[in-house]
Parts: sequence; C-alpha cells; structure tokens
Amino acid sequence: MVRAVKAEVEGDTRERILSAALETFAEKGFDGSTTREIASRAGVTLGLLQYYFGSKLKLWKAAVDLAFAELAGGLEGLLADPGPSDERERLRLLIRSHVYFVAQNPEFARLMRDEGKRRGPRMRWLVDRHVKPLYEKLTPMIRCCQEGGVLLANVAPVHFVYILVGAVDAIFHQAEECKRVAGIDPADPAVVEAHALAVEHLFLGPANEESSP
Amino acid sequence: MVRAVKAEVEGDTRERILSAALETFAEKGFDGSTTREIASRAGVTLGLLQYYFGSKLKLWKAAVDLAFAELAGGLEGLLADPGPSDERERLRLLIRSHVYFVAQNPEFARLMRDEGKRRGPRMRWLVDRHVKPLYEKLTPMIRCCQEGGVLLANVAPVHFVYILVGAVDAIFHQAEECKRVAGIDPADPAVVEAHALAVEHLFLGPANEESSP
DNA sequence: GTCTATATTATGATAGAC
DNA sequence: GTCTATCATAATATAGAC
Repeated sequence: MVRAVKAEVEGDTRERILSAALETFAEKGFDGSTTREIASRAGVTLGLLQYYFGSKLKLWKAAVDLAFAELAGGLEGLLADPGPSDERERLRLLIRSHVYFVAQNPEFARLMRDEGKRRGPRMRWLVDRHVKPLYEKLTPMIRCCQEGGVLLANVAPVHFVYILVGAVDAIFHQAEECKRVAGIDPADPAVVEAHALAVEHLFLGPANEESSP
Repeated sequence: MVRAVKAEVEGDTRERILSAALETFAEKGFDGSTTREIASRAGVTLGLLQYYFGSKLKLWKAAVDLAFAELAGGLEGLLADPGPSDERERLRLLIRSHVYFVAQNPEFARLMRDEGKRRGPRMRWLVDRHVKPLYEKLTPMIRCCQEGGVLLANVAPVHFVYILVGAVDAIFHQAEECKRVAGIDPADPAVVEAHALAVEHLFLGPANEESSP
C-alpha cells in the first residue's frame, strides 16, 4: 500500500512539528519558545501549527507525551521485566540504561527540570500524567534494594530517586555549560561510558562487591 | 551616622528589586520573567527598575552576582580553608555544607540549571565569570580525593563534579514537583538532614570507613 | 492541508511630570 | 528617586483565501 510519496519521504508533517516542538521547548523552556520558531524549524507556517495542535499549550503537552514515549521504550521495559534476579544487578542495569538514555535524549531531562521547579498547571499535569506513575514503579525497586542491603536502609526512597536522577542527568542536562567549563562534550561516547561507570561504582561499588551496610 | 529612616527600616530599594529579581528569574527563567512582575514583587514601578538597572539583562546579571555572593559565604570558605587534613572528612564537610546551602537557596540551583542547558551569551557570561573559577577550585580537591583513594581514580574529575552537584541539588531544584510526587517537602529540616546523610553515605560510605578502591 | 494577513495582547524600554 | 503615561515590538491566536 503506497501512500503519498512526500509523506513517506519527509515524514508526517504533524510528526515534524512535534519533533521541532520537543527540541525547542527543551532548549528554551515553555516561555522562551515561540510558536513561530517551532513552525520555522519544522519548515511550516504558524497557521499550520495552529491547525494541527490548536494552541501552544496543547503542542507542549503533545511534545511531553512524545518525550515520555521515548523513555518508555527504554526504562520502563527494564522495570516491568524481571531481568536479573539479583537486586544489585538490576539496579546496575537501570543506572546504566538511564545514563545512556539521557545521553541520547538530553531534551527529556531539560523538559522535566524546567517544569518541575515551579508550581503551576503544567507541572501538575506533568506530574499527574507521567512522573507519579513512573515514581511509583521505581520506589518498590528501591525498597527492594534497601531490604537486600544494596542501598542504605533508613532513608526514604524519594532521596534515592532524586539522587540517582540528579547524578545521572546533570552533566547531560548542562552539556553546553560542561563543554565550556571542562572542555569535554558529554555526548562523546567515551564520556557517556565513563559517566555510567562512575555512577554505577558510586551506587554499587566494584562490580563483584558483596552487600555493604 | 544616621541615614534616612525609611532606607534603614525597609532596606535599600535597589536591594529589594535585586532580591525580587533573583526570586523571579530562578522561578521562571529569564524569558518567563517579566520586568513588570519583578517590579511589582519589589513594590516599585517599572520606571524605577529601569532607573536602577537600565535593562532586563543587566538586572539578571546583578541577580546572578548576588546568588554567587551568597554561595561564596558558604562553599568557597570551605575550599579556601585547609579544614580537616583528612581528604575524606573535607569532602564530607563539603557535601554536607552544599546540601544545606542548596536547601536554603534553591534559587541558586534553578538559575544555574536554566542557563547552563543552552548556548548563548548569558551562559557564556555565567560560565566565564562564575562557574569556571569555581570549577577550578573544586577539581584539585577531587584529584586529591582520588589520589587518597576516597574517590574512584580512573575517572575524570568533571564526572564527580556533575554527579555530586546533581545528586545534591535535584530534590531541592524540583521541590515543587517532589511535594506533589512524593508528598514530602524538601525544605523540611528533617528531609534536608536525611538528604545530606544519604549523599554523604553514597560518596563516602559509613562515617568511620577505610579507603575502598 | 497549507498559506497570508490581521486582531489582540503583553512586553521591554522611553519620556517626562513631580 | 519615584511615578504615570506612552511607544515600539513581538507573541499567540484567528480569519479566510487557495
């Protein structure tokens, strides 16, 4: 079944707008982004953007949904799957895969950070629709690691969530700053692997270590 | 020497504007903030804001300078001072003091994150004027910890900087999100202390541990 | 579906009175 | 120093042609 050639070669117009929106919102935030620039990046006009999405807010929501769909492909599979029976190895896999995900999708971290810092309808929508469900899949695993002696026991799981996420994503979130400050590019594969190793080692010690607390 | 009473009681107008600007820029970013709102929060009018600072950009720069002045009071003292001769204890003190600083000054993290994620004149100004000098004071200490066996040796210091900063500030940066997701307030003193303990333990293990790698 | 043109609002900056 | 206009621009959203 052959559809219109243009659509097959260039990709659906709606998808192009959405992708441009995700890029722009991540880079400049909701307020810093203009619908004009998004339309221009997607190679369409303002009117068309309105035709497809109706408003800037609706476009933003669609872009966030896209970002979480990309995450679902990676992280959530790991959480659902039983994977290695050993808690330590499951956590190691989770850390490693999240480092690689954020390295390749830094816009995910940028979107989340930008909205998570202030009260408001966008933050509430984001948390209720995406963050909380994810958080509730993550905490049982953390409790499991605590019971298994892999993570410090007498600390609420929420601390580990933010410590882990923060430790993993800061360098990729602030990639441009990092380039200027340290002269290295966090997108460089060697840097990504070094970061994965460093975070892994921090949380779990050497690969063959026994439980510690 | 007694100056105008109003100035003594209410604080300098310039300071009030600056403080309102820091608050607003941290909360909403540069683009999301309006000079009108800043003026309103400071209890003055737009014209007066222009009178004191000349432009939105100059006001932003002054606000960032203020944020780093607040940081200097805490962190930089620790870095200059020799403090405990043991690297492990110096790092522990650094972590702990930074957790408490960010907990009380989350706007610092918010300002930095917002600009550090994208190229542009503000990011360059911020890095050259404030971030790089700080980074260059921090790396020798990290190398020292690596040589002393406190931190993993074969990893570039830049990774530890971003891991540490990210692990410390994420929960405070996203305090509003955290409240809604986990139902706890990161500003709560008990939460701050728990976070300090968790990060400390992660980087350094139990308080009386020997070197590990 | 895609475009051009326009209405409406909000923003940063300025001018000038007090 | 502080205020009240006002200007010029830029943004979202809409209307309507093709």
